[in-house]
Amino acid sequence: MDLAAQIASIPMFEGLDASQHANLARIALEKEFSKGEVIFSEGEDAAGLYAVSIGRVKIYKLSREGKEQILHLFGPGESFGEVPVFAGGRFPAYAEALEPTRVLFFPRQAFVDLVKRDSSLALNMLADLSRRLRRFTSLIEDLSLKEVPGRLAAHLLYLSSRQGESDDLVLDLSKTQLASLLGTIPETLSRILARMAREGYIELRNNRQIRILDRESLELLASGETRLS
Amino acid sequence: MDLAAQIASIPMFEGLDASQHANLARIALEKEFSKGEVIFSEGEDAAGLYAVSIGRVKIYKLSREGKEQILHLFGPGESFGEVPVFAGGRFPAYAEALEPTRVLFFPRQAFVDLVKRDSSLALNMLADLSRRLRRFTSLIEDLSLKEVPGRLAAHLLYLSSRQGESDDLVLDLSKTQLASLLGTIPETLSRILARMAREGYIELRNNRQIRILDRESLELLASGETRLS
DNA sequence: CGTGCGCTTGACTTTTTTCAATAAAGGTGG
DNA sequence: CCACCTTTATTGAAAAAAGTCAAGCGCACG
Repeated sequence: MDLAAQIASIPMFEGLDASQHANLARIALEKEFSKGEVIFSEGEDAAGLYAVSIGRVKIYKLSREGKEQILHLFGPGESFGEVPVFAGGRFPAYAEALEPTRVLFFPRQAFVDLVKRDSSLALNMLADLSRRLRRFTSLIEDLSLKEVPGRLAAHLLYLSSRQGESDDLVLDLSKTQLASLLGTIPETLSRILARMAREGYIELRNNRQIRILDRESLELLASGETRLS
Repeated sequence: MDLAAQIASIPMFEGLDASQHANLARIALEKEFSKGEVIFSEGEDAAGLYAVSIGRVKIYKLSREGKEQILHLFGPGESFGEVPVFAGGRFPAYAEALEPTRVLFFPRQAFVDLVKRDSSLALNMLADLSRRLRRFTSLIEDLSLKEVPGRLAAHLLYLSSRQGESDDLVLDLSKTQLASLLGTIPETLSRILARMAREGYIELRNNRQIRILDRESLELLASGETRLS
């Protein structure tokens, strides 16, 4: 697939005409990262924004002691690194490839110029950032208002909804990474999965596969109406 | 102050010309809320966005048991309720007046039309949402990577920076509200303030006034390099 | 085939919350 | 301006949740 075609397939760039796709293609650079490679670091000067072509990228924060909080996971068609492009300054977090990944890079000034000239692109970006704010709102809610079993239950149900409402889930992250996404540590996650299994809510099939046995109870947990004995 | 002048003084609308301010003034409605009054509720259909003229507004989430997490505090010149305007759907949180408050309300469709026609307004909005994402990033970081003493220390230093780097701080929130902002409960906040005072980091002058005695130690706490004995 | 990393589990500590009682503050109407 | 009453703040004791440390297992990958 050539650059312009790749660009046309990115949701953020929907509704632009071919010449604008061509303009974007002219300023875009392709970059490749291998698994575990850092794409940018917190505090780094932001030269532009990124869109995933192939692979997956995690955006995360690190505490001084090395504990990690995942903020986002982005896959093909999703963009990241917009914040400093529009707000100025530096990257507020780290970005790292979770697997071999190819991204498109759009230099800041050229991109801003394009947004200036194209109001539908601007509205796409506004919608994009708004959706991201909404997801952050719900992450903040989860972190401060729910305890880990509730967050985990919500995540399992989310996975199920993304996998066709199936009761057989496949984790797309290691348990360590999942713990980081849920704002906890692997030991705690492990214990809570074991408790959920003991209570008959789920069945641990193997490292990466979980079967939902009692969806209602998970929903009650996720909404905070119940707690895990 | 008339509507157009009020609108011209809102940072989000900087860089627009007088005719655009007039357009905005034409679609804007003034609304008043008394202290404690709810401006909108989570899940409500979003009819437009708001900007504070006078007063203060808190944006917050509620857990099922009634625990509150404050997401934002907005004062004069600041806007809120943008997310559903651009992302569609409903308000993701509650908004409530902290004091007698006057706001401007901009109906959704009319506002979007204006953004479409004016790329500098669009860029202002993009910068605004980006800054908000950055603040959320740091709230998430705090909630999941720091414990309460660190969050409190960071907040005290933030207050100090907002009050001219003075060591004499005036809380602009009740302790209950401050606890909600920090993602904890009043009892815990009270205990940690008492501990900080016992350790000589601060002096509790009265309900709303705190003096910083040991700024360095607070900075170490806030950055997670130290913990409170 | 071995080494390492990720996962699990146990025992323990720390942090935070819960519940309850009291004290202080703030606002209101007399 | 004061007395009253409601709301807010503090403190203690106990419980719960999560994190730390350490050991052991297993699977995966080189």
